[in-house]
Amino acid sequence: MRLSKFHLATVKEVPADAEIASHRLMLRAGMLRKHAAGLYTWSPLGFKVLKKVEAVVREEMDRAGALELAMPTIQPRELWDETGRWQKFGGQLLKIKDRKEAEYCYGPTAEEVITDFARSELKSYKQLPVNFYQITPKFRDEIRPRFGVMRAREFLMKDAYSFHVDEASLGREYDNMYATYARIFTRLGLAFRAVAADTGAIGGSRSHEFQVLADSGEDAIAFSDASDYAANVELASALAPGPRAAAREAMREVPTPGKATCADVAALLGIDIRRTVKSVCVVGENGFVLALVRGDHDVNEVKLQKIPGLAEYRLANEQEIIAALGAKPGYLGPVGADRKKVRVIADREVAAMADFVVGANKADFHIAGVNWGRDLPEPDAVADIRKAIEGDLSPDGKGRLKIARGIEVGHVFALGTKYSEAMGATVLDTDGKNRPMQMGCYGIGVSRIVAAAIEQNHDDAGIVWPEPMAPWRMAVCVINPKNDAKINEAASALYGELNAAGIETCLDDRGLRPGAMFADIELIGIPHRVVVSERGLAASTFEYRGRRDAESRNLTREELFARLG
RNA sequence: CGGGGUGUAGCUCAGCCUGGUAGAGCGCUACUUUCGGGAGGUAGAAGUCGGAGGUUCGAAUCCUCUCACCCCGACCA
Repeated sequence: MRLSKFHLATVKEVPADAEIASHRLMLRAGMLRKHAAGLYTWSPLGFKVLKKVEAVVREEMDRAGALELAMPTIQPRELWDETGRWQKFGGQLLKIKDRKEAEYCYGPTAEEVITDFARSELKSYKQLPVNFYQITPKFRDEIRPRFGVMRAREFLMKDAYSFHVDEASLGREYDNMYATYARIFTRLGLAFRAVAADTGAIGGSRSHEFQVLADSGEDAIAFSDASDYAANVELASALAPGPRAAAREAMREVPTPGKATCADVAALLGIDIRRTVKSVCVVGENGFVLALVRGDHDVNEVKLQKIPGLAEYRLANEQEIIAALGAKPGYLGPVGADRKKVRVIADREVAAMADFVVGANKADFHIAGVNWGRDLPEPDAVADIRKAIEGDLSPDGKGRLKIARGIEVGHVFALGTKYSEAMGATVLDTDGKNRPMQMGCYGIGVSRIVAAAIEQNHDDAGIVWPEPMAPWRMAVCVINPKNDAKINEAASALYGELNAAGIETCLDDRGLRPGAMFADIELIGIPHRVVVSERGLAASTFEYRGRRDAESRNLTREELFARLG
């Protein structure tokens, strides 16, 4: 591509609210143009990159044996009613009506449609296993779109759905997809980690996320420093605590005026915060619940939701708290609570504590030396309800947990029969019996990968593309093309030869001043650059510089081609 | 949905408090001098000041309503 014929639209200034590097750089490089919250046009430059990512995903999916198809982006309500997700999916589902007032949604995912397709196409175990995929726009009406295409409302996603006669077959395809994803992200040149994940709204039994590691990531992931254990913090557990120690202290009330946090109370009493207990009040389906975690821990909402009766809990408001416990937040605790009205759920760590400190349910007082069984009844339930933190013992007993941040770019789920049962997608097995197909689903956020790659690969000058997704691998820059036809010819010739050699190259023949030209080429992240000028021409060398190099070097034509291999 | 903020030229913003009929930088057009790290000069095009209503002799500016966008929170592949 000759850049004089290309729509390269770099800009110097960018809105102050573009907060993260990828969003800022995509705007500066002119890859994106926003029309409304979470809705973007990909410019020719941005689209080129998006297509590169898409191509890698497609190649690897095809290689893995999946079959590409295309489903409609607009989906009828009837299918979503069959699985109950018309209601359950919530506000993220964009609902629309046609002229006849019939209801549809813009597809945020396609389990319903593919299952509808599968139940009419697949009748026999002999047609299985099969894995269908598509790479199409999806729409989720995000509560808060942000960070450019990182969390857009319309985005490009590869979604794949596999069908199996039994769980063993599903397990094999799950492993196949897991390996395929690892290959895709490796090929794209990204530093990533596969982590065990919560199955969330999609449902299912087994699930892994593929996280691109980046400090700006919205997800926290926990991994062991001594084993391959890795999980989203939503799911990550610490090793279960040992048995409870014996009580040694007497229970006593202590004044703690104005000390409403565990950290303040611990400091006042001169004790380790790990001897305090934090009380969190929520309201579940069956009423008021007091959830207890150690003072230095936080409640994990996802884990708490898994407790029976708390699937749709919310935080209690102050009136409800005062009605249930008789005190305001900051001085709450389980001691003396009316257990008919208040269900006490203790984190495993809390259940294993002795001689601990809790709020007294009385303003400005706490109770120290508290012990389960002696001073209050045992918890109504004990479960792992806390967030794992850095330094926790890994649940496999090997090493300690570290916490890193990541950007979720892929997710694999073993769905089981959740959708096939709801929608009656069955096949005849070898015994001639109808049985619901086992399903897996496998998503990759194609547009998000572009942003994630920039988060991981940029510097002060701009984007530093991994080669597989760069819009061009090489840029040939011409200095003062107007002054000297020979320079122009030499540059054109080199440009033609590089492309002929399979090295995708752009020619910067826009006639810009060198400074502006170099700044643009660096901003848009081209991995390799050659400058053609009077100087080099005289010496029969080309001035080469890699995007990450500090300085240029003069190479002969042979050296240059050898380097790009 | 709760709290906060912003809408003025293609872009980034100033002007608003204290009302007098709109500015800067970048970009764009023409000419010119430049020409190896975002050049300089000259001339120029370009804005119903998000929308509606109100107050006023007069509204970008004050008031009311409304729409859009952004931030924090709750929520989320």
